Amino acid sequence: MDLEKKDKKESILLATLELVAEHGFHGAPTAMIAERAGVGIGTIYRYFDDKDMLIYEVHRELELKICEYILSGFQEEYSYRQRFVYFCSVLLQYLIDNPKEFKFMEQFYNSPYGVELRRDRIFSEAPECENSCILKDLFEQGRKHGLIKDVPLLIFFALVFGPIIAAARDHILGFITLDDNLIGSFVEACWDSVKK
Amino acid sequence: MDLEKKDKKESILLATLELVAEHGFHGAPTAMIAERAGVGIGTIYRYFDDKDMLIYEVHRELELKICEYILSGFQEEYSYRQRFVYFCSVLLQYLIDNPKEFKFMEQFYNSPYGVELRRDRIFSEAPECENSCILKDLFEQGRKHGLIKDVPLLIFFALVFGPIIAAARDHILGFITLDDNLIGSFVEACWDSVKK
DNA sequence: ATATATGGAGTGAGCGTTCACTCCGTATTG
DNA sequence: CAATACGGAGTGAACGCTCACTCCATATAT
Repeated sequence: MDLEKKDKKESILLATLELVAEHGFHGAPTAMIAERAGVGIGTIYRYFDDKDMLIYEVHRELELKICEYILSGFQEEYSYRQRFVYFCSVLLQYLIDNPKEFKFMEQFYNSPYGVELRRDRIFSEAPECENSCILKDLFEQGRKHGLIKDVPLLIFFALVFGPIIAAARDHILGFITLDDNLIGSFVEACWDSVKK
Repeated sequence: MDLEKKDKKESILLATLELVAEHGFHGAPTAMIAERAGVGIGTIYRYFDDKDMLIYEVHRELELKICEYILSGFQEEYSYRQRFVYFCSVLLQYLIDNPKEFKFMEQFYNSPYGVELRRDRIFSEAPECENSCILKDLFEQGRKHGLIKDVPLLIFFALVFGPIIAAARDHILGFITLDDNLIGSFVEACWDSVKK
């Protein structure tokens, strides 16, 4: 049935996410993915053309999920600063609450997969729904109203995503503990870096 | 002779740096390293126990080189703020001037090699000379004199290294062009994020 | 009965590493 | 001053292993 089909596909996607997060791309062979998903090796290739496509689909699903999660809590009545702080706090909290998803994303964006995806998006202006799109909106609004520094979009991204990803990584690796208090002052520091 | 010995070893280290930077760890097989270095495959194992040790030695050499470069320009009469800005600017400039070294370092720190090294250093207080040691000194001085925000060391690192690495990557990938002007305002933004 | 879905042994390419061998500069011998 | 023996750096074909992916016998659904 269609339902079972979906179950198998979902199992494979989940197994891939977990194994890549735990051991990296090269520590997640197809045989291991199949075993964790409870399917045969060949079954993977019924649902995905090859391993690359499988990786891309895991990424796409995660991106949608994170984007949806962040947008679900956005309050329109927030001030600009409040929306910025909300975005950073919620993203950081999501990442440390979902370490496997974070680790997969890290692997992805530090590989040719992620680099090519970014290149396409930057140079083709394709506004595919992704969490960076939310931040892009924040950037454009902030620039329009003169609330943030006069820097290019990607510098703004570097100032926001850079620290957030570094902090999330160190928390997940157990190098530091990010509690609500620390997240608060950390995000405040991020705001200081971009505000005019 | 001793000189020729060193030449071979240096050739292997350089070839490894370049190939890992260009194609990643798994795109730099020993056969390719040997070919680029102009030596036989077996010769690699005369100088290095295994591929892991080769990778570690490349990292160690780079770390020393960068550290030395940054320290060479440090002026003691600089104010605290000037020293912070100098550190960030020079580090960023070095990274974009040496894209292969940057890419190798990125690969290294995003792999189990780098994670284990960081873990050892964080939990053993081993003060091996590395560029993060310079920043650690800046952190301690800043905290002592109440010039920077009251955050833990690793949060300070995240606020400084995070944006710098993100910006360097985007420049090297050709997504953005960092000229002196932009580096100036970018580093200024980093300072805003850490200053009290 | 036919069509579709599944599983996993099999395949060949590519990997890190080894080891039997080749030089060739130096030491020893007559 | 030859002639000879030696040691160890240098080499790359070969090895054992793992990988992504294929293919077809079997199971399930219609």
